[in-house]
Amino acid sequence: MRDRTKPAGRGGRPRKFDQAEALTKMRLRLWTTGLSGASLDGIARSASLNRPSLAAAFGDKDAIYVQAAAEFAAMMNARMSEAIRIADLGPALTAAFDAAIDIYTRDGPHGCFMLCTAPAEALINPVCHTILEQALESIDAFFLRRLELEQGLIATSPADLPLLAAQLGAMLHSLALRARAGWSPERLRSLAAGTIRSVIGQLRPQRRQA
Amino acid sequence: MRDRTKPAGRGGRPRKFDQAEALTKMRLRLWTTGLSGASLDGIARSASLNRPSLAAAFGDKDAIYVQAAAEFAAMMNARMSEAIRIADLGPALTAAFDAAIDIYTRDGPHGCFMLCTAPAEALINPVCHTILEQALESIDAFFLRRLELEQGLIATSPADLPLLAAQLGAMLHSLALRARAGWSPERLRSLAAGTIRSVIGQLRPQRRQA
DNA sequence: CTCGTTTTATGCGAGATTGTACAAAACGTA
DNA sequence: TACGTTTTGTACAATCTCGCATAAAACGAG
Repeated sequence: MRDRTKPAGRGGRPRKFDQAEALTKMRLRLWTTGLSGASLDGIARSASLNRPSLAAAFGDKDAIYVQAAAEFAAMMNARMSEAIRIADLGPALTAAFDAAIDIYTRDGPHGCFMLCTAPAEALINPVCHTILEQALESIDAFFLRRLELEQGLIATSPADLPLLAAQLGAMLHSLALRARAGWSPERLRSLAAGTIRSVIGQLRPQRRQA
Repeated sequence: MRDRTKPAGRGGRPRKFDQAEALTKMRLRLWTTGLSGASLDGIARSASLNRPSLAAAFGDKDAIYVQAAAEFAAMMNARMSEAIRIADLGPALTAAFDAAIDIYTRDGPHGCFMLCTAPAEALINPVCHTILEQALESIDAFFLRRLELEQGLIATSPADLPLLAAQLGAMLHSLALRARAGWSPERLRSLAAGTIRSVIGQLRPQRRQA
């Protein structure tokens, strides 16, 4: 699945387009229309290149989709990882959700690329299935890593941390869908804040099963 | 957008198919493939009728999708409403989630019809946008109605109930996506149980913002 | 300047998709 | 039995989709 181009060749006509820039434009297109909702013609037009060039540089539609998803995931991961570095857990989670919400709503009500476009075809397209699976897994892992940094400061059994991480992940999933439906950043932030308070509350000693 | 058929006519050749039965088969198809992933040919074949009959009885693809979504929503609402009637909040919520998880996983890892197929095209297809919007709204409203029955038994400010309902809704959204990725019912149930415990915990008096 | 290499751009052809027209079939009514 | 009505099934045309073939363009190397 590597690039079908041969950049090592000695001579050859130079590219007219920037590979990364073209991918970014195609990502926006696929993000908006979904995989089946986009045609190769439309994808090519959105990146201002013709189909043969598109196929030579990026492969078929599935391959383009995979690369677009990977770019989105990397961007998402970079911004959320940066945000969650804050020492205090509450502000860290808030910053992470803020980053996600910003991506989900900044240039249109797009929601999450993976969570909003992959599920529709996950049952019939292995590529979509894999992308969905990895998105879910990496989100849970992201929050779990951060919660584990609180070990020693908290009174919660470590065994419960994956459940708490999954709760944060669930809220992120929900924000992705609600953003896609057009919810405002403010509304999304208030939802996130509720879950953050709830999770932090559960990190403190309290009687369960009253 | 009503039926294109004219059942009031006096005579006429009788239908060879059952309308409701055909719609159920088409719903399963659209549930599996998504809207753009299905062709009218495939939809017609899945219901064992030809395209002209399909068009006459149900309209175009968008119209079929709307009717399939409505059928799914009605089925979903019936089962969850039945489950949540239990007097105790905890068991009621558990039963409601169990019902959803059963639908999401029973005959294949389908997840939620609306939450998994509508988002992909919500930005380019008003029909999908509306269906997504209504699904999100009705889920939140469903949980909120149940929480409001607890008024008087609880020590939480009524103003917080919509936030708690949205947390339950968020977990349902997440279950829909995770089921689509192939998660087992057992795993999904344990996630739901965590959120239920959390929400019930927040309904009891406790110091917030320690 | 010539040759080999790589990209560009146009365009063709096979297949899929969708709406609809048409005739035949199956019913109720007179 | 004749007629109007509605559904059925085939078929056709217009469009979309996609892979690929082909020629021209742009570059480096010798």
